[in-house]
Amino acid sequence: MIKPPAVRRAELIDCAQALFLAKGYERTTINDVIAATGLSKGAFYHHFRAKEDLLEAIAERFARQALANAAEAQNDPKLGALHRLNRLLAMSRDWKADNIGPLRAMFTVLLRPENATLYHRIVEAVFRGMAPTVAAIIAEGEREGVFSTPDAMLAAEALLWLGEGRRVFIVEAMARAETGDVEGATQLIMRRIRAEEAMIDRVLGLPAGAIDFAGSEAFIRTLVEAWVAPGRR
Amino acid sequence: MIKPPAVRRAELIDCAQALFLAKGYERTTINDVIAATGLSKGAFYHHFRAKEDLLEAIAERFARQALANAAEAQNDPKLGALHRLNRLLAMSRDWKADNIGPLRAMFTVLLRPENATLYHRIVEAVFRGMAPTVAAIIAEGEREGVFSTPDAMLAAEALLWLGEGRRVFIVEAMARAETGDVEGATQLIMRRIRAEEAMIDRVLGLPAGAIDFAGSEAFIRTLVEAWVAPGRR
DNA sequence: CGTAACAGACCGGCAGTCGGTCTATCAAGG
DNA sequence: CCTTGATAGACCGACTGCCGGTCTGTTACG
Repeated sequence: MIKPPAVRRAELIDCAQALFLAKGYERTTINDVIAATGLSKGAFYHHFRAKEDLLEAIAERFARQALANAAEAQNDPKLGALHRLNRLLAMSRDWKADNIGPLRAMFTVLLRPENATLYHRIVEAVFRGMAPTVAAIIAEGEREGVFSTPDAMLAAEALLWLGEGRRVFIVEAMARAETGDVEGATQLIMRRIRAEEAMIDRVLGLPAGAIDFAGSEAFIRTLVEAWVAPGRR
Repeated sequence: MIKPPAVRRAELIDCAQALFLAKGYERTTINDVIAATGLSKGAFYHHFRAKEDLLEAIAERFARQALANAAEAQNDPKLGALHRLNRLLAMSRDWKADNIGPLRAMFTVLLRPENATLYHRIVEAVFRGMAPTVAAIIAEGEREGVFSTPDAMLAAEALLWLGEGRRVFIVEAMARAETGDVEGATQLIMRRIRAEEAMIDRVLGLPAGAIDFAGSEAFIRTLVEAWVAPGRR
């Protein structure tokens, strides 16, 4: 019955995350969580000081995963900054493609209004973790003379924020895709992403087309198809 | 005792806002609100369907004020788009200067972690209201051949988002100002705003220096001084 | 006299507490 | 090497105070 604290903590976080996503943070009770784990109230409050600690823990875990993912792109400092930045974007893109199923489940739920709190926590945690990494790449690019920005940190924030602002489009595109209009959805996303790329090119002082968020149009189309038909694989 | 619904509603919203800012949304109870207004539970639930409605109402009111402010800058379509955009920014700036006292009180409280929910609601509501207005100006600028952006709406979002991202800097600058380093705080903010201006210039395809967020450095310094010495006037 | 504004007792349910139990670990004594 | 006793910390679950929301009135206005 008794397990080491780290394991129990992870169990509780897992269960809580599933429940928060299913029912929303506010509407999930501690009793739900402990019922799902089979633990007692006392056990829960032995590992967490309050319900809110669960939010913190979940957000932190997300940020760690995102950061670990990003760190791999950082690990080869021989590459140029532009190459590394594009590689970072490519990795994030490929990761999305590989995890499209869980991501879909997660986001359709996370974007519901009742999960705004959880969502913002996660976004903020990821932001805090990623911004310095991206800013470092940009700053190095400036040292290389490849990038030229008014302010590296600001540019990094802008780049990250685009992903955040994109979610409104994704929602609309997916709604369209689900009516069968895969092509329309793909075009909607492509137009948005191309605009984002152009904006970042300008912000970083790059020639048009240097930044590659999207990969190919075919890739995006595949993503949309995978999203809309999750059972298929 | 009995008052017209609009008045009572406003009273309740006023009280709730004050309490939310003082104690945070979660920690303010309906009983607190009705105690402050001298009304009963029944009266409250006669005017609002739920506690959450108060958040909605407060955010909406903020957004309306911001929008009303912005609309004035719109009302002269004879002016060029760049002029109108700069005027919009100038108005927002002057409004801040005129209301520095209440704004200070509001923001020092709104940025505390326990008010994240309220804060995000307000930001979102203002965003939704302002983005189309700004986008319209930008789109017109493109028609005039003055601006050139990958996407007007995206550019508008970027412009608005900068204000949101700025808050971290404001917090740091104000902390510095309160230690007596008004000059350092001013410089911190100026550097950030100049960088923002440069970014927007690039995003809108303008020559450097076309956009004017800050006004003069002296103006910013005055703002910082007014912030740090709120009693003075 | 009907309708809308208001009153306030009441309810179910929630987060968090508290006294207590159980178990793993380990040290000292046999 | 085994037993025993003690300590820490993992775990238990009844309990409490309070909060959001409801419901049955009561009052004032048109």
